[in-house]
Amino acid sequence: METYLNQLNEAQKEAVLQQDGPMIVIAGAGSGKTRVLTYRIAYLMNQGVDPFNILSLTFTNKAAREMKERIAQIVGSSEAKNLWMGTFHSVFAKILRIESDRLGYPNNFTIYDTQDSDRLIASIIKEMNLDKDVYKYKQIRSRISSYKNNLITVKAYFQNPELIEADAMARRPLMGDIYKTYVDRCFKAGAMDFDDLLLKTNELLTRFPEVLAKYQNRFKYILVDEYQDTNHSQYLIVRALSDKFQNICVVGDDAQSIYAFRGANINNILNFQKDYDDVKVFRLEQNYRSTKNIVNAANSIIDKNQTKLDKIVWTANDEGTKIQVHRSLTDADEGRYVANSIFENKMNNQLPNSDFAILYRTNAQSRSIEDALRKRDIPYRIYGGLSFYQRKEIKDVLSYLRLVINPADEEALKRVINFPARGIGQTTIDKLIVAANAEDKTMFEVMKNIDSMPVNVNSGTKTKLQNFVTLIESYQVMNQKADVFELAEHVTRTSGLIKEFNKDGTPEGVTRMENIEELLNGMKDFVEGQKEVADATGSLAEFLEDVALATDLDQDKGDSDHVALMTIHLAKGLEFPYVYIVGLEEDLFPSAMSMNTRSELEEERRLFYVALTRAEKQAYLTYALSRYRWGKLIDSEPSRFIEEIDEQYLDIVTPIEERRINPMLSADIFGDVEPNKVRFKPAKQANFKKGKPKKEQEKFQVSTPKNLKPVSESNGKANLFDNNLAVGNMVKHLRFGTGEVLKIEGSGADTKAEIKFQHGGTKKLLLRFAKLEVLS
DNA sequence: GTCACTCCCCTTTTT
DNA sequence: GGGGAGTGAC
Repeated sequence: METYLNQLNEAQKEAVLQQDGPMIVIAGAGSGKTRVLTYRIAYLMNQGVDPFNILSLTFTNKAAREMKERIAQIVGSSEAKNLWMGTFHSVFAKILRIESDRLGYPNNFTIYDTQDSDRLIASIIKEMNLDKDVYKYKQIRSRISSYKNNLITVKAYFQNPELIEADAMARRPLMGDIYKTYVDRCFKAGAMDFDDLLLKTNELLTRFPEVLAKYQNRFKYILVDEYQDTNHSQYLIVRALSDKFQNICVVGDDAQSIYAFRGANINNILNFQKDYDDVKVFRLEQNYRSTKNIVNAANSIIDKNQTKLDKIVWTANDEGTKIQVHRSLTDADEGRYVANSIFENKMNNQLPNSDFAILYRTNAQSRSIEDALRKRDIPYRIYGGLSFYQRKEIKDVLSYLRLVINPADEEALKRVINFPARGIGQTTIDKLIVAANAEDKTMFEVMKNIDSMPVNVNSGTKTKLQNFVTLIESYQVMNQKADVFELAEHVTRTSGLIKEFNKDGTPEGVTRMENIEELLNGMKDFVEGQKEVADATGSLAEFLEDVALATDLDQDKGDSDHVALMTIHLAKGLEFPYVYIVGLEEDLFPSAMSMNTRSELEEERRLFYVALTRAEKQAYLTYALSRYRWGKLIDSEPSRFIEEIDEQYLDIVTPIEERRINPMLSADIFGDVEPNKVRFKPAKQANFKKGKPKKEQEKFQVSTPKNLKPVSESNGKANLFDNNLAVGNMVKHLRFGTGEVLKIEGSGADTKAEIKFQHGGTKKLLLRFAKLEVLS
């Protein structure tokens, strides 16, 4: 232990050695907070604290696993085994299974993922005959989610006139009824959604003092990582559990709070010192990860935020190279630049692919990057996006297995009752739902007792329903003695899934089969691996829970050398020698949907801070002047975040070859500049959008050619789509030159024009973004 | 009841 | 440009 302590700096050591009482560790990016957490837990155990009494909540299961391994190296694996470590969701799912009967849930409850919730809500909206354009299921789901995260139960909702009023004002007066139906249906299906795992834990701890006491006594020491990203529901759980011993250690960085959109409350960390008495505060301010250039550049950005704790991040590392800023014409060019740059870096410095990460704001941006990497033969892996377990064929297999564990699971049932097709159509399913609601039974129970149920179906359909029931029941029997792998293998064969995916021989079918094979392999690993875990049973129920709460990052076995592609959100906590942050454009990053308030914009800025501080050696910022979005080409402007970085840390580059391949890019567009380097003039003032139209505050706007009047208007609202652009008009575009309008479609902000350019081919442009001048 | 075609929405981020 | 839901013909 001594040797380990000697590896720490003073601030880190103090945080590790502070054993009892409430404490907060404010840890700057790259300041070794994982190391502090790890050693702190090892130190506690070394001081005689039973690992059974330590609860450590992390942000991903992968982080928990890695930390556990490191602790095991210090104190031995038999000890580390007994630690309670994991995400909020996975730890409390386990506790809820133990205590489920108190809440009226079966212990084999299903965990609904977002898609399950969406489908159920859409189904409810349809059953209620509501207008789906007013009641959009995604909006309803996120509304329900925020109720739950703020502990507003259905009952609390109906007692809160303000909420009811707010929903009525939003033209959704039946919001409360949908909420109630949704909750009832989940309960009947023996299902909890992600938010329920926290909400029900709160309910459990509030309603049953003896349960609270049990877990308070159990978790004598509680550690919470990434505390800045906890929501209200999580906050209350931590408060309740730590109330008796007050041995609570939270670690976080307010500058890296990026999950407000899903209910995270930055005030949890900002107010921690008010929540407990005698809070010890530790600040980890020395960054061990990045160069001086990167640390200072990141500091210069986060300085622009008003809401923050006092903290000065510094580093003793080398100066390093400046951050490269690169402009491209299109998203495809951007991809090529990134791929070329990675290729060159690899060649010049003999680096593995895993030294590189490409980070973006939205998942949709990965495509153009992928294309370029593929052409360059650079191996890559995309994290996030549609995760493995969300793929159709995987969810199909899992749905059969979910039914084995919990036949009440309505969403799983609806998914596979007629897939592969067995002649049970929508009409029949609708009848079953009606009967199930009327008789207060589950759909499965209705099917099972179809003869005594008020369901008007013909005898042929009846037989089909009974056959399906028998099929699932035969799987349940098999589950008594077979392991997860054996059962799943049997299910894929006998359900007809394999036949279904094999029948057409299309490439998609082949991919699906491969995915199913991969799933089966994963199950085999699971069966083998479970023997090493302390509280594991290796059961199907446990497998399904792991799967439901797994993140894409958890999937990574680290067995191949590849460039990592992921959203910035997913990159939190990770580090890479070389980091490319792409798509730094207004409306994309910061996102157009997050620029309405200061706090939204500050969160985007923190997101940018997180992105930049992932880099150890070198960071690259790229943006494109136009990009395909929604299948349409739109013009874009450089992100304000580029200019917010202190200029001394930047190296703004425009490669000469870009201008060669593109005759449209003549000098008069970019102004008179040196052939190889263009220095932008940073705008004088920071610009918040104070209701001003976008076009008025162009910052990096390239110098406008004298003969081309930009479309920006001064009357405060005009954009081109307000003008009378007609088919047949000749127009001039800043880069594509002169062209003829062939077609106009859409309306308002969505108006698009199809234009045949004399040199650039035919393009569809969103008028909202395109800078067009009408010539005739 | 099934299949093929059309239309619409989508893109902010995730446990 | 793509996926999912809805619609209409068989």
